[in-house]
Amino acid sequence: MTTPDIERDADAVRRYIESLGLVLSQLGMQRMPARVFAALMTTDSGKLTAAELAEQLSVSPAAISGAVRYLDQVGLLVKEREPGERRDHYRLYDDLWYATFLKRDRFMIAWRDAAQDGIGALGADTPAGKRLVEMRDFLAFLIKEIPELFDRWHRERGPAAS
Amino acid sequence: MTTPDIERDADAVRRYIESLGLVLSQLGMQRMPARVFAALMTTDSGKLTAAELAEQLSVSPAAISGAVRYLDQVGLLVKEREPGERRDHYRLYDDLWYATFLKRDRFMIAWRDAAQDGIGALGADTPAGKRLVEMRDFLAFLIKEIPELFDRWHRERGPAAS
DNA sequence: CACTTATTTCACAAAGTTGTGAAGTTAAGA
DNA sequence: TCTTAACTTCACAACTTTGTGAAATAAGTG
Repeated sequence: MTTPDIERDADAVRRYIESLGLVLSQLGMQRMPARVFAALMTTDSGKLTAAELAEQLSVSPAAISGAVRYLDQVGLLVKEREPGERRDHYRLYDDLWYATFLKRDRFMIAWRDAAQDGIGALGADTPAGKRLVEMRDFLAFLIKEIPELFDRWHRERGPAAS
Repeated sequence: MTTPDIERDADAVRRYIESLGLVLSQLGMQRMPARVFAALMTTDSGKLTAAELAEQLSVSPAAISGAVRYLDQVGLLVKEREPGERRDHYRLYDDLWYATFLKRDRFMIAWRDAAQDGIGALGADTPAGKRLVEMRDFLAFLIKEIPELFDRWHRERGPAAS
């Protein structure tokens, strides 16, 4: 068992997990990963086992297996096992937000490359081609700016944080 | 009929529309809106009628109707009709990227508010609460920075653009 | 005002997702 | 090596989403 959470209204927390999960799934994250993420966010220790997640979310272990695999791939979560333990603990990345951005980055690169392909197919001198050039340039701009944005966040947040 | 596109390899263009549509749907846009968006992007005039879209994408007018309603709500497209015309023309917004960002903004505000709710439910002084405070602050930071990022884009892109 | 053409809405069918139970696999402990 | 507990995989069922055809609505024209 993990360290218990500080005393709290269990029912209110459960409702909150669902509402956060809902918002995240509206943002494009799949439902189950969103709920797992929400459950981990609201746990004091920041880590839970598959069994704990399954119980808290009232789903089968199979569903947890799929969700954590996704969150792991996307880089939002790590799988940990203490030596001599049989169960994995799933933990949110400490520097959560960096991971989120790395993921966005991958998508944007795919999008920019798709724009580039279109310029090849249509010719940069046609009206449609020019529109694609603008799309590509904007995406390239974002890909360049996002790391700087992240630096600014770390600076602005200052020494107060971990 | 709309002004015809500059001579091009029709088949290559059609394949490209599908590939761009695929990338966008992987980015979270629904399939049909993604394909309509791609078709408009690759058209010289930047506008098409519902019938033209239906033909080019090989789908029924009903599907177009749903897709353009979505794109309109999201602010990616305008519906236009010339005086004395019977058919609508759907046109991409000139300042496409601004629209995209406005939409993201809405989602981020929802996310930040969800974080705020969680702080209320868990208490800002618990470990879980602190994690939510960080999430809220980061989102607030983004919501503040994004308009500035957009200004920077317009400046950097300079006088070369429309 | 009637006719014609374009668009939207609706109920339904097809397709795709998502979660389940059960079987299979891996690894710890004796 | 054998036993047992945890995790993963797979086929399937429930559910959602998405696009279709047909009917209804709206708009232009004679």
